[in-house]
Amino acid sequence: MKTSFIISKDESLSRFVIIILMLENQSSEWIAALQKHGYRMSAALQVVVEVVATSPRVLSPIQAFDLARKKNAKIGLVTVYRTLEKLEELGLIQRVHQPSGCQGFIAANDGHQHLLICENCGLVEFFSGDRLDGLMSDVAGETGYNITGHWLQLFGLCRQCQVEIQYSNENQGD
Amino acid sequence: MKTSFIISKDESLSRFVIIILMLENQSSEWIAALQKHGYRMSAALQVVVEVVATSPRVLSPIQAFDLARKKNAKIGLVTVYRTLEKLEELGLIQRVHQPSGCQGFIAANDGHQHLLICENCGLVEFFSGDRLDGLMSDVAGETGYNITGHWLQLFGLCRQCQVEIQYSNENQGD
DNA sequence: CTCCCTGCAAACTGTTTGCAAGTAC
DNA sequence: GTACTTGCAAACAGTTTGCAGGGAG
Repeated sequence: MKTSFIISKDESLSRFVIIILMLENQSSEWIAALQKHGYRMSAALQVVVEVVATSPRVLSPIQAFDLARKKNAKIGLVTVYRTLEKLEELGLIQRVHQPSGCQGFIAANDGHQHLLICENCGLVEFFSGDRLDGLMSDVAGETGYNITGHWLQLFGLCRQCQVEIQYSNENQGD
Repeated sequence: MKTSFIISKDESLSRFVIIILMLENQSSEWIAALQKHGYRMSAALQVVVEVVATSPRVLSPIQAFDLARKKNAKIGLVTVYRTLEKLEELGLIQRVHQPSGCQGFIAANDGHQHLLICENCGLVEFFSGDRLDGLMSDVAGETGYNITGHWLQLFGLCRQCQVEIQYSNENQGD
């Protein structure tokens, strides 16, 4: 991992290095967790884990497969499915439900967090502090339900997609 | 529709009659809406609409098919799919996403409403007043996203399923 | 050296499409 | 009578399973 030797005084570059290290770290943690649970380590598994662990965007199995193929041409789609299954079993990834479909996965964040998803590119931000307790107890009282969980997700456009869409509208006059 | 002639002074019975009328009414409204949009009326369509319009529970296509078959043995699964497509197009039903799968549909309620779903039987209650505006503008400010929509769903056990599950636990000592 | 993991092929499930016959308008 | 709708069968897409060979431990 040569990136860990890069030393820079340029602020933007050092921030970049920190991000790289963080993502590499997440991959190794996942690999360690898989080994701890008795799974053997292979090149295929490693590549898929790296792709999924470092993606800031929601990935469908087929998207993960395509990205993994760019790094290692011999990977099969079945291996991607089996790896996603293992990662989900260990709680390292979570399935993402969207109006456009429910095949996506994203690295799971610790604690009870909600998702903000870019409808255009799938970029995900996590947030917490939903302040729903009052609402939930009101609804429980009114309906008699025993409420055991909730889903909260926000949808929108990330900064970059706002710019890109505005630009393409200006240039195509649509 | 003979139920519309029932007159009762028993409070619980008259409440029951009102419910029946409301559900029948919803079916006719849907049929009227479909005709207004140029769709022809057939026995098959009518049965599927009735099943979906009157169900207080989330129905998957295959569940709707089974219920429709009980009323009319000649219905095909393809017709159920095509009818659901029409109803969704007109905004009369909405797709329901659950941890257990995303094939379900429920009659759509007017206005911006959220769902409370029984994880055991699929019974749905609607509620509104999510008080999320503050959270959404906070998150928008922190992330730079242009937030355009949100999903909020609560999961739990309805009154009846709580009783049933408690009963079965007591009797099976699990 | 053992047994798990991979990749291929095939099976499977849920959904959509093509088409001939039936039916609403 | 015209043209939309239906139900069957087949096609399709996404996912899972069976199995023989290769590789991790």
